Amino acid sequence: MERKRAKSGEIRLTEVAKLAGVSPITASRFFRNPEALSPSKRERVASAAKELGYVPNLAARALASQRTEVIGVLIPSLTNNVFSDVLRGIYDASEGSRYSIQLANTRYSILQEEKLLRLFQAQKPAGLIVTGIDQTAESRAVMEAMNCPIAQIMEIGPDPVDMMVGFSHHDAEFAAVSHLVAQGFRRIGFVGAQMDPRMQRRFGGYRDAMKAASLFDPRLIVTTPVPTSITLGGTLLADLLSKAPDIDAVSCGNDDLALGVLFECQRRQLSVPEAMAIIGFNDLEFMASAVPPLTSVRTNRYEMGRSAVTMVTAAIEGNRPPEPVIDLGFQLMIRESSAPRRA
Amino acid sequence: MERKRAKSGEIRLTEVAKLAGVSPITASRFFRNPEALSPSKRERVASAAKELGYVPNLAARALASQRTEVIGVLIPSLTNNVFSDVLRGIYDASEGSRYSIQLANTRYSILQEEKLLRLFQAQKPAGLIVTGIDQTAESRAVMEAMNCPIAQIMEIGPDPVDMMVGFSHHDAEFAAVSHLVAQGFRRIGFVGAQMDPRMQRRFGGYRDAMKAASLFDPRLIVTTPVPTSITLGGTLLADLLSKAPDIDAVSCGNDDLALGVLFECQRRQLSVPEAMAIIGFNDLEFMASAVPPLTSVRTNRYEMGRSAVTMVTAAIEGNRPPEPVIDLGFQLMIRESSAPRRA
DNA sequence: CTCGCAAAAGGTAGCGCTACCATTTTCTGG
DNA sequence: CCAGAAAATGGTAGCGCTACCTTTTGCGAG
Repeated sequence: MERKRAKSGEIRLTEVAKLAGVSPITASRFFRNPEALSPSKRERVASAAKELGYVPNLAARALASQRTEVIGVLIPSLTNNVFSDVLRGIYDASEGSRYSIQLANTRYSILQEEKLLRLFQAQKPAGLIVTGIDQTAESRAVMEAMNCPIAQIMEIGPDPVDMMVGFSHHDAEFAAVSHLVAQGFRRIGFVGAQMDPRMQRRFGGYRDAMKAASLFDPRLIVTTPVPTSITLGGTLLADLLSKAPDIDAVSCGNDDLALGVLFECQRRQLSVPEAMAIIGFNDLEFMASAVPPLTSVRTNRYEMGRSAVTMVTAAIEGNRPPEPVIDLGFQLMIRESSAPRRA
Repeated sequence: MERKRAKSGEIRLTEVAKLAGVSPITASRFFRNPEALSPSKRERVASAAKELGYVPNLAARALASQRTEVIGVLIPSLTNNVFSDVLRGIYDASEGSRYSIQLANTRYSILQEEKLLRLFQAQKPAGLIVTGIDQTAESRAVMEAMNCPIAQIMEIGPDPVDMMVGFSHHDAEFAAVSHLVAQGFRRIGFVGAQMDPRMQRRFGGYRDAMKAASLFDPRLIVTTPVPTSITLGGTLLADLLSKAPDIDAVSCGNDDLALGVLFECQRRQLSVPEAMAIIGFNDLEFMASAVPPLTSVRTNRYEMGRSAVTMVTAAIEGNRPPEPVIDLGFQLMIRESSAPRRA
């Protein structure tokens, strides 16, 4: 009795090849590039595989070919609606391709991100999608060592690791606040939570717009590192009103906060927009159906996820997009909550 | 010059072993079960690995050991907040373990689910988490053939494939509607969207509660297969009011619809709860901060994800939980929107 | 001082697939 | 009809790791 480890019991490529009457390598080609076979053999291998219920062993394939068909994705939150839209774009795009997605959650920590990047290294992903442009030097080093196409999403900025698809949070918020100014509002508050890099750049947009209109006043600002929520929007408005009771508008760092602000206004019988204008950021679905409908900045989150996958897969296959940085822009969705102030 | 394929250039286990002055198999053991080594060798291998920056090749490991450390997860939606909470639980629990998560989106299609299950087969996952209990016969066959621990989540029911963690949607909705009845409401409408199996079972709970109180009337019901949204809640309330203008309460199949219903009531100047009581399902965060705060049924979504991973990983390691079916129950969160009807 | 046993370490042989090259077959045009 | 090129197919040798078994080492008992 010879020493042997237990076979897995699964059908192997060799068995398919034998049944089809071809060599294993020909059968292998069938699964990777069917056009390379003559029609008759293609047919034979196909039916043999079907008959035996052959399922390729991905681990063996990855080992032999020295590559995988996995795209790693790092996002900072699974809870935030913003990222679920991005994820949907990513998963939708991946379904049309041969690649599968490996997702990990950094929880807004660049150190966690670094750790996860190193974990991904062991998987030798074919491509990588990371959120934002604020990786640690160590993370950047790991990414560069990974030697695969990488897309940074959600933002655009100088010095991409490889490719980028996003928009300028600064400019979007600048446009939002400028709109409020144009509508006649003067004491425009800002509420922000989480204060991750994107929120901070949005805050920068607010600050610059206010300064440009000579309306900037630090008392108009309330921020907190606490994770964002609708309830928090109410709390922050309460804080803001106690610091600056004379505000006539609030620019909210995101839509959750904006909805919380609206609810707080309702609780205080402050009519929107007569007593208080509100503007949000991202244009989540509820903004349009709130009463009154809330103005927001629409961002192309789904498209961002989709494009990232498309760019990365194209690059893997050698067709790098001509332009490595794509700005998807934004769109100001003007609704009743920022209707012009009556004199 | 001998024929040879290009080496990957990565550090291999053999090199670590050589530097540490041990055999490859000893180095291998170090990474899987460090306690099996004598302290001195353990030390030597650790420092050699560190010095060389060794990253294990997971594909080779999976091939040689005939198993992976991947848990496959199938969920029907990435957009729905309900699933993002479940996912958060899943990812949080997986981080404490050696297992990684492979996520796929069925888009509420049991055929897509079947296809994805077959895809997962090729990965030989160590465990599997699937949503709901309504898989096709074919899907069940694939699951049984996969020969790994499987947890069905979100619901409980008879005949688990393996393990289950969830709660009874029927009983939860039954409790919600019974609460409205007890508060004195009589013409209680139901609005439902998506109408996936869980929504249908909730509808069953509504129907049974209404029948038990002799209040059932098919004109009180509006449902649609359209995916759920906040905006849709408003539309469905409008439909419902046109069919049954005398309703005094609405039980909403989920919280998104409930918020849409609240907004529609605000638009129509119907005061809540005086003119219209509202109850939702899931207790998403905004329910408590809405004006008025909205009654809902709290479900333990995060815990569901967590438990599923815990049960599956325990089972992989041979410690099956004593009870294969866990009912996480629900909790009626009574708020102002269902305050008792004044006579 | 030796034996016996457990713990630690090592040797060998694959896991199932594909890269690389060699060979055979088919196609093309003169 | 044949040379030469192109397309199709096959043989061999790993990819980097671990299962399985054997051998060595350590250590206390007799």
